[in-house]
Amino acid sequence: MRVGELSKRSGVPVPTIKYYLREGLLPAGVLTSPNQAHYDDEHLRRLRLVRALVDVGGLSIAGVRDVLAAVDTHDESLHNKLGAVQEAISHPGSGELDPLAVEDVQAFFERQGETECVDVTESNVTHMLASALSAARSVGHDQFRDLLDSYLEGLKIIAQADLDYVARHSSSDDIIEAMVVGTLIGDTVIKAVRRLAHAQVSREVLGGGPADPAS
Amino acid sequence: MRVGELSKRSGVPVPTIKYYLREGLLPAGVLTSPNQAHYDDEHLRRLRLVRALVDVGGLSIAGVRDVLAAVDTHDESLHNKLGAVQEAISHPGSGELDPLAVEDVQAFFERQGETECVDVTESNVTHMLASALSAARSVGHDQFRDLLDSYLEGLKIIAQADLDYVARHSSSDDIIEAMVVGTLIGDTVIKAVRRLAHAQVSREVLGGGPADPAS
DNA sequence: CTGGATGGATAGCGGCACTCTCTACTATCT
DNA sequence: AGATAGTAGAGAGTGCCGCTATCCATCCAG
Repeated sequence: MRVGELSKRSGVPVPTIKYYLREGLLPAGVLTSPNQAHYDDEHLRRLRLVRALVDVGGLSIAGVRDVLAAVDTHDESLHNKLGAVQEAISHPGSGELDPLAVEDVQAFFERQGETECVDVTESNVTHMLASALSAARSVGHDQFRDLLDSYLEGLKIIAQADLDYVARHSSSDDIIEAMVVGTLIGDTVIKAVRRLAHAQVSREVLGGGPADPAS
Repeated sequence: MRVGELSKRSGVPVPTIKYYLREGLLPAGVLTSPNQAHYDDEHLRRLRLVRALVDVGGLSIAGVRDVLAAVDTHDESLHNKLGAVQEAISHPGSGELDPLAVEDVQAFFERQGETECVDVTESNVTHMLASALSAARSVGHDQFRDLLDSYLEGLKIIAQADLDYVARHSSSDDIIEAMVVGTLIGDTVIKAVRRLAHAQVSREVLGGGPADPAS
């Protein structure tokens, strides 16, 4: 197919597709003439992935490029690749880290049987966690860390479901892509469902109002 | 205190504080002269809240204004106020909604005993959920909806912990603020912990590598 | 009295994600 | 064969957002 059809089938405007091509988010099509190229279903799939990363995952163009680079690497171990992807889809957070928050994270790791000393700033994920706890402290919620264990309890259930899903619905070829999509879309789904759960609890405790939070 | 000290204590540059004042994110200080104003700890607290919403919650300035407006309303019922805040901190997502995804959401509600017909597009929260499932479908993950029940199971534990936390650590005065902070910071914490759980699972299943995902 | 900070207001900047425009073609329809 | 529409590629332009810089008339501490 040519770029016009790619645009029609994906809903992405032609100039935007050209922009993504320039930015290296999409591989170039096969040139059949100096000004004619063919694109296939793989391009369409990749384009939809890009849109999902941007729209649902909230990633920047540069972030998408990082993720795709990790997805496309073939010579690393799967575990390392997953780690790289996770780093790419995790924003560390910008503020200063409260040392107490760092301690909270370390204590959390130790409670989980993590004996070796963890450098919190070494990974985007742990940095994100510490920076969130830091922010909580800065607005007066010193005890937020007490929630960590409960969160982990709930998230173990969720992570297990994620693993089963990936194992069931993806071959080893696209397991990385499934993890990316599942993680980012899952984040959004989790946000939404958590809000629904809050609304339900608030309705039970405070009464009144319909189930959905639009009033 | 004057603006310089407010800046020093919060780490926010003076021009930025002025900008927030202009945008109505911070209430004006008490003028003691035509060009002298005093700020108190309440301003500091509010400023830190704004930074937390921006940095950790990823809200835009306009979004912060909406949230603060909901936080500051005193004449509505607590339940409605919570709903308003939830709407303010939930981005609906931009793409087209797949009708099948809408059906998935409705089926989910029905499984949860929600008998009345829910208009998915009426609330940012349900719209967010539908749009995430939509995005999943568009990249070929039609079965993502199967995760919803497991997610809810995990999130019930988390929502319960959230409720206990709010009940324990906040008076009725700042219960709304606690919900906002807890929801947004909680979102980030949940993201991070879920990634840690994934890393742990991946390490167990795929072997190799250290616990933290930086490698 | 004086040097640095302040309130208030307006203008400017840098980054990002497109979007527009242009040229030189090519494909297709009639 | 001619008219019309589409295309690759590349640079410039656009609009928004979140600050940041500059200015001026004070004001206040030392």
